[in-house]
Amino acid sequence: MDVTPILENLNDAQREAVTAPARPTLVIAGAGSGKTRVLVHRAAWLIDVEGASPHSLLAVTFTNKAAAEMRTRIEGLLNVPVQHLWIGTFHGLAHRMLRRHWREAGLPQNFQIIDAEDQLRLIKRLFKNLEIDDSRWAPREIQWFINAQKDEGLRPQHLGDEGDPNRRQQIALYEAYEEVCQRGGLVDFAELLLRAHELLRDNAELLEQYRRRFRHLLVDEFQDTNAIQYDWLRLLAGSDGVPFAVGDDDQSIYRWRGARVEHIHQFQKDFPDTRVVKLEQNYRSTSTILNAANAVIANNLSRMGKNLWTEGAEGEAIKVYSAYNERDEADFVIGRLRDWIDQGNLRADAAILYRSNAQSRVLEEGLINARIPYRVYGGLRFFERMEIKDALAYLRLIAHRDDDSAFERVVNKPTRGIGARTLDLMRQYARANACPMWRAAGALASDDLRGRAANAVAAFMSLIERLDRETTGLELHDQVDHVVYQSGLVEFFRKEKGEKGETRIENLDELVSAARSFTPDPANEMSRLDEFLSHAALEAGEGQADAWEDCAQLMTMHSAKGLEFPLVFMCGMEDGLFPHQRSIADPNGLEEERRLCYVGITRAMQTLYITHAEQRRLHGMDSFSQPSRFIAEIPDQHVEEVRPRVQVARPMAARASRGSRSAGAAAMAPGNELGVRLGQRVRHKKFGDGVILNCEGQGAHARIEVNFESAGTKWLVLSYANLELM
DNA sequence: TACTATTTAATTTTT
DNA sequence: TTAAATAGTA
Repeated sequence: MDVTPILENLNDAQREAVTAPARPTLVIAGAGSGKTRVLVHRAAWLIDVEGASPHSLLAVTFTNKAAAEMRTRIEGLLNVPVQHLWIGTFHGLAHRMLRRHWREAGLPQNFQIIDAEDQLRLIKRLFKNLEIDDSRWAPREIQWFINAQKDEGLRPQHLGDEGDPNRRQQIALYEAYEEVCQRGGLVDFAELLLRAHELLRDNAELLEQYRRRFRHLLVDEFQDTNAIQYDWLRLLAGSDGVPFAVGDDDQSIYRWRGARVEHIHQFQKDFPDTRVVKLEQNYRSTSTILNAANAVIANNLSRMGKNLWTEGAEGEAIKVYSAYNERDEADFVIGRLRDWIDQGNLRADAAILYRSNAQSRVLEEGLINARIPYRVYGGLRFFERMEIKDALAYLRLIAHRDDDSAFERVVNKPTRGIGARTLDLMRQYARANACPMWRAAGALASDDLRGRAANAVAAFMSLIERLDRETTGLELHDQVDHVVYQSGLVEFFRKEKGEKGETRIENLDELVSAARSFTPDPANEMSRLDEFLSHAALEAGEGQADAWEDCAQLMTMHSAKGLEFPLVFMCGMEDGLFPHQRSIADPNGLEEERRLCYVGITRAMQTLYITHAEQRRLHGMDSFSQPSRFIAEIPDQHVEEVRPRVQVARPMAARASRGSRSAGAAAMAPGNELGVRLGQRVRHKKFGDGVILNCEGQGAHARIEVNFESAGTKWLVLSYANLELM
């Protein structure tokens, strides 16, 4: 066996990981150290060299994109067909198991997957049914609560109210929610994982069967696993399975979503003879960028410890720009982006990163003015669009009459005279008889309702029945086409004014095309329609279809994870924004923000700009802020302060505002002839005596932070404060 | 039922 | 500021 293609171009650490003996292995892979590479080559090694059957492999990722990439790359490396390899997302694989063993899992054969929006609607409906005061109980909070419990593997019966009436209510709602889902055959994302876990846990035979089959478990982004995902893996591994997990504790940025880095440590406890391999050589960034990232992340206490290095060049210094406000910041970024483009570089090689989505606005305005094409990541994806979800709801109802979620969505869309009153009656009936809405509608239409309402309900029901009849036996895309047009949806959106309706109809046609090009899995027993619906729920699709123009890339630092760009701008680097105000007080939260910063820095390959604004319009109010503490954590030698091109240099201003480093030193207050110094004692008419802690800004905008003996710490605008020097 | 006024809150997101 | 959600009105 010639192992060259599998091992060539791997460094020592990578090779060690790829060829590791068949026992539990944990690969700590720094940013840009080739982790996907290791995973893919490991799979190839196992199959080609160790002689493992492709059948015995299970590779799991978090995103569809990562799964697709892994599949393609493994296929590229191997000569064996890998079509039936179990490569997929946690949710995708869990779903696969549940479809196979729906009976054991206690689900109806044609259970439907609901996404986060469906889930929220369902909870809101629940609130109405149970007459919950939603001024005291936000549906979102309950949704959060339910998902958090499921992520931890907890069912309502596992939860105690601890004498807290609030909690009791939450648990009661969780329970009611579960009932509704079970009745309608609905499964949310967290439920997919939880059910799949329980399926294995409670079926010894099944578990044994899967354990025997999947000897090798390859796990990507291991630091992002939540409790239930980890437990599922552990179950599957048993005592003989060989888990091979790749992750980076420094890039764990989803704790708020249930991810637990601690699993990296837990792994070593659960699998005592684990071999740990660290990948520390980075192939992406200049040493300047890498050293900066290392220095920042070194401030975190809870780490496994890892130091990235590169053989690459030192590269240019990281440019830090202190903008006057967010407009100035955008202008600066766009100016430098313009230069980049004018030098013949690809726009798509430049990324503008920010902490929160709202920040994209100013940047977008600037880009539009400068006529630079751009693409914003995040936002609505194809299968999440209203019209698409409407169409899917019709299809769902056709496939599964009990699906209340779908029923409620389309029962009066297009409007057919089924108003809130009628709907309320139906809900009441459904609740009283613990039956699906569909049955309630049938019962009411024939008995209690009269006149218009009864007719309307009957018409809706016969429409669904008719669509079902007319589309049985049709090809999937004809089925979709028929439903889209005959349901009245197209007609309905045609009436919508403006271009909106037009776009929606185009999207509906796009849905038909998607159905046409949908390739079902031949081994799948589901109906084509059910399979398509599951696919739509699990893969929401791309944001923009026409993503191929050369565009500057705008995204949050979260969504930048896993990507790399020659030129990166990190914007809005201010305390309060990044680290975000909501995380700043909590040490764990702050460490996660720092990891996010680490992720951001390590996206850059050659050039990194960091910008912050002294003044920023936030929630309609102008607020002042200090540069992010993370900026000060970058060693001086890697940083170059950038000054505005036209403006006269301002002495010491930026330095003074660079955080802790300069805090002790005496510094000139910017633009102030009085020569205010840090540490200087001052007197204020109202606040009394105090000491200057910090200063920033210039001219009329110069501000200082004063710690008053009696009034506490305050930021004051120098030109208004009328301070008396002591 | 549809449009308009008012209120409220304001990270990060994949499945 | 602004977006979304709700309440109120025609």
